[in-house]
Amino acid sequence: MLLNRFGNVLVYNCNMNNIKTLKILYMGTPNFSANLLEWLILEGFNIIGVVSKADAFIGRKKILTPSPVKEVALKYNLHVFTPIRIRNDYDFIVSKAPDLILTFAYGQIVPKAVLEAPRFGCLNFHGSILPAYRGASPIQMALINNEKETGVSLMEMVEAMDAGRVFAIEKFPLTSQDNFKTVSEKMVEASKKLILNHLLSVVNGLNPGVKQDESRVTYAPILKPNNENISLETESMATILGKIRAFAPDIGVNLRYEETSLKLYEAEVYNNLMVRPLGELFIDGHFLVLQLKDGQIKLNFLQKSGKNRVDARSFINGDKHKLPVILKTRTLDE
RNA sequence: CGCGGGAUAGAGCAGUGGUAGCUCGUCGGGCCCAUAACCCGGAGGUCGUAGGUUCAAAUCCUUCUCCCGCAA
Repeated sequence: MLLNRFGNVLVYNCNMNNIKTLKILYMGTPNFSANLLEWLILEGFNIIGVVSKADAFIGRKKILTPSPVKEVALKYNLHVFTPIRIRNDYDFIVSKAPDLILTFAYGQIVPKAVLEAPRFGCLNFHGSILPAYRGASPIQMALINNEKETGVSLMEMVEAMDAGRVFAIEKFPLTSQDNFKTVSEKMVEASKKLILNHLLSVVNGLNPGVKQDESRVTYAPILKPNNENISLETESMATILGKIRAFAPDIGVNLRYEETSLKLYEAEVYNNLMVRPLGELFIDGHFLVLQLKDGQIKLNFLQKSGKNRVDARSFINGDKHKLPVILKTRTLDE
């Protein structure tokens, strides 16, 4: 009798219909993870429960808001569990007795007891080409570093963060048009392909996976508000453009404009000239241009503190009398 | 009550007591090989809501609603 790596009898005639009978517990939190969950549900996978981050107080009014994944779970009347600290609080998962756990951007380290709960193990969809960018911000880091391609790694969950065996990687190219939102959506599509093409072979044990090359590991640390500030003095045009894309279209990156802050949401290379004072925002023809230390970028969408987001044309209409002006690096204590 | 900014024409803004403005867009006309170019002309606002002070309020006081930045 042949056993797979989980000690279960190998079932070579297992097919996708069998996979859909497995009791799957889904773990995830953000919007793009919710999209994958909904797809799984609509595809007919047997989702028996959902784990997500706890509701958070969002915005100025501190409205207690459920995560997008929780919202989808509730929409389909699935059982949802939102532990504050999953490290200590996981009875829900064990009691559900799942056959398989699928995780996509959950947001907490999963303890050993949970990893051992399902008989077919815990699989994670990680948004990078492992072993690159282990950690919390793989999508953003790939954009900030102007990677030519990224992807989703279907991997085994282990106690160490993102360190398990990799079963398959679905890659896709990154273009200068990509931002966090577009890449997130591509991550979802890549994950769907991994499920359709590789989940079967992973579950039935035919795909043993490969260990990650520890010598090539890089990390994508959790992002903090200070990461949304860009440094005119130290960061190159490529890095700044990458950062803008990593935080677009919803968050933006910050500079200081007079006594307030200015967010940049979309920009592109203008030229490689260094003929203006560093940080000068000026009008060239019909374009709004910012001088960086190694070139100039054309700003397309931006927002002053307290104001709505506007395109460059509207910004010029209102503020042309103030231009040119020197923008400064914004620091946290402001 | 976490801190702060804001609401004026379709858009972005100026205007702190005395007839409502600028840039852009839009509409009509002109010009040109051509233009997010230029010229001429027009339309479009009861200045977020409700009340108060005043001879007079976009402007000063108060109420409410909505929007946004920061911090969590």
